[in-house]
Amino acid sequence: MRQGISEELIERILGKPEWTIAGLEEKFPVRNLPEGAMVTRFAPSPTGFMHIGGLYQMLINYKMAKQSGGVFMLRIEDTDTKREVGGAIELILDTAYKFGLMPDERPVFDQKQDMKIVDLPGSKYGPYLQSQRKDIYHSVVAELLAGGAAYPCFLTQAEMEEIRDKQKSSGLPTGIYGEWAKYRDFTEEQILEKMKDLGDDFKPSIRLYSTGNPDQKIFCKDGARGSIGFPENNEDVVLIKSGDDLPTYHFAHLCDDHFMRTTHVVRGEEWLSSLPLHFQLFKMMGWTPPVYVHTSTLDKIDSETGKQRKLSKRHDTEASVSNFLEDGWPTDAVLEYLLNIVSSGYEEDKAKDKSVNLWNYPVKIKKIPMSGALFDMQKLEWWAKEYIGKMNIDDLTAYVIVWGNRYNLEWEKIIKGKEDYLKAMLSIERDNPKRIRKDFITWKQTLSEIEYFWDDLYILNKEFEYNKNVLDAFVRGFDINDSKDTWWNKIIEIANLQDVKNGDVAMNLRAAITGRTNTPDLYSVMQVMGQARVVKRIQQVIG
RNA sequence: GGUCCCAUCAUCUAACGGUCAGGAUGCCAGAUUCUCAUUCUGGAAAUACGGGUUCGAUUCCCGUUGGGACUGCCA
Repeated sequence: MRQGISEELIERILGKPEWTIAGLEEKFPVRNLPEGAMVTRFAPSPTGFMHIGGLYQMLINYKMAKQSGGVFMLRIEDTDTKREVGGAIELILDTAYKFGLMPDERPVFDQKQDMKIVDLPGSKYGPYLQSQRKDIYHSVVAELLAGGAAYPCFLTQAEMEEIRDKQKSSGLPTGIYGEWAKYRDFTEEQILEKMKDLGDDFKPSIRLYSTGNPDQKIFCKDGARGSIGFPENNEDVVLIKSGDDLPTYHFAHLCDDHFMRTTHVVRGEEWLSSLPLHFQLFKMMGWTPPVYVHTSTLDKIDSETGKQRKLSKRHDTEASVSNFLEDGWPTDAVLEYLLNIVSSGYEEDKAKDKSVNLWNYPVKIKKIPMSGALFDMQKLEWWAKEYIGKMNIDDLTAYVIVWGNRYNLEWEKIIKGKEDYLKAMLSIERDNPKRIRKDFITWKQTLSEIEYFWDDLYILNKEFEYNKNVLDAFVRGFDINDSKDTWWNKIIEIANLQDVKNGDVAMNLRAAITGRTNTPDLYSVMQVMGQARVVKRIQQVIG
């Protein structure tokens, strides 16, 4: 430990601290929750679109809180003002809403206050935006400064780059530690002098005065992986960034998850290597660390290298949640796919027991997979087909309409006043629960699957070689009121008379009325289309 | 380079140290009085490699190889 710096100097650097740590402890008391209740959080940075890996994190945290009778929070990690993207917070909230994973405690936009971001009423451990928590970070760091556990650092960007280059060329670990930490042991007088040189506007960064020894091992517990040994951290990591007064992730995590009383931190594997630092930080404060669980990544095969790698928020736009929404994937199906990755028994248990569903199936910490999973679109499609196949027709119709109105400009015009016709199209081959057709995957694809029913979207098939005699014979005898047997007998009769196969007659009719060679049951299709439309389309083909 | 994580069919995975290594998706074949989709039946398909420990190893240990993450005043 070094000698602490004086109150006056701290005040000059950071301003007067608003709280004492003891005061914060009182302000954010330990939560009064039943035994075993977990307090979890989803803590994204608002840097653009939501990505499928984020949704995965959100699901796990949501479930762990809910299944244990705990609290699920949303905390926005907006400490990197350079990378912040407008609208990102709205998007995060919107995603939570659409997927049914709304956090209990979260920021909201206050319409009465010009859309200012405030805490949701009842959310007592906020603010939930890190940019609004400066006073908390400053209050904690002030005590560290006073106790000598942290110090102001005047290293410039250029100096740090130089240090990194030197370290790299001599094969040393990079970072500011030991002898490289030039300001680590600056006395109060030296600091004062340096500040005088730099001018009063200059804000130094605040670094941890690390006492870790990398020759020693520190064992850190991960809820799923067990105990992991690391060399102790000796880097004087930045706690408060220079210039903008905001904390780094590590320091914000320490203060936030302590004072928000988070019990379980579930986060991506990319955080595993900072685990020893985080344990060190909690230990230094004398605080109990949360239970950490590091989830494996969601991967893809890189099209350039052919190798498996983490799905990237920056490069893989197909992994964007808004893409899934725009394409009309049923949100529950996406979640079921994700749940089955994190709780692998889900699919099997659900098949055996009908009462098992997405919302009541638990996530077990110890069973969270540790190896990276390839994101499998085909399996997702299967979940979607199953999901839509089990929906009742009214819900299905409603979902398709809602999606169409939101994402397909042409749609509203077409559907208006014809909801019953749409419902009839969607109803085809849905009456027998054991034989429900499963070719609907997304709302978008569902619409295109049944396009030919709409007169405006029907496309005459000019490639097909029609047998006009057959078509003519059919139209003459066609009666929409025929039973399926009568209808089929007429087709057989035509086939016999024209000396063609039954299937040929059917295929001629199919091509004529739908423009396609693959459709569901022809009788049902005709029943939905109605007498006039069927006749009109066939006559159009005959010419 | 350093630190750490991971390793069962193509994919997601199951298997108190004793199973013919199980399931699901995908794929292939057959059946289901018109195509497609369903549904049903069947099929091919895996413990990365090498050492230990043990009567016995997918399981425990070590090494190798492979893959991944981190190595930023980004989170």
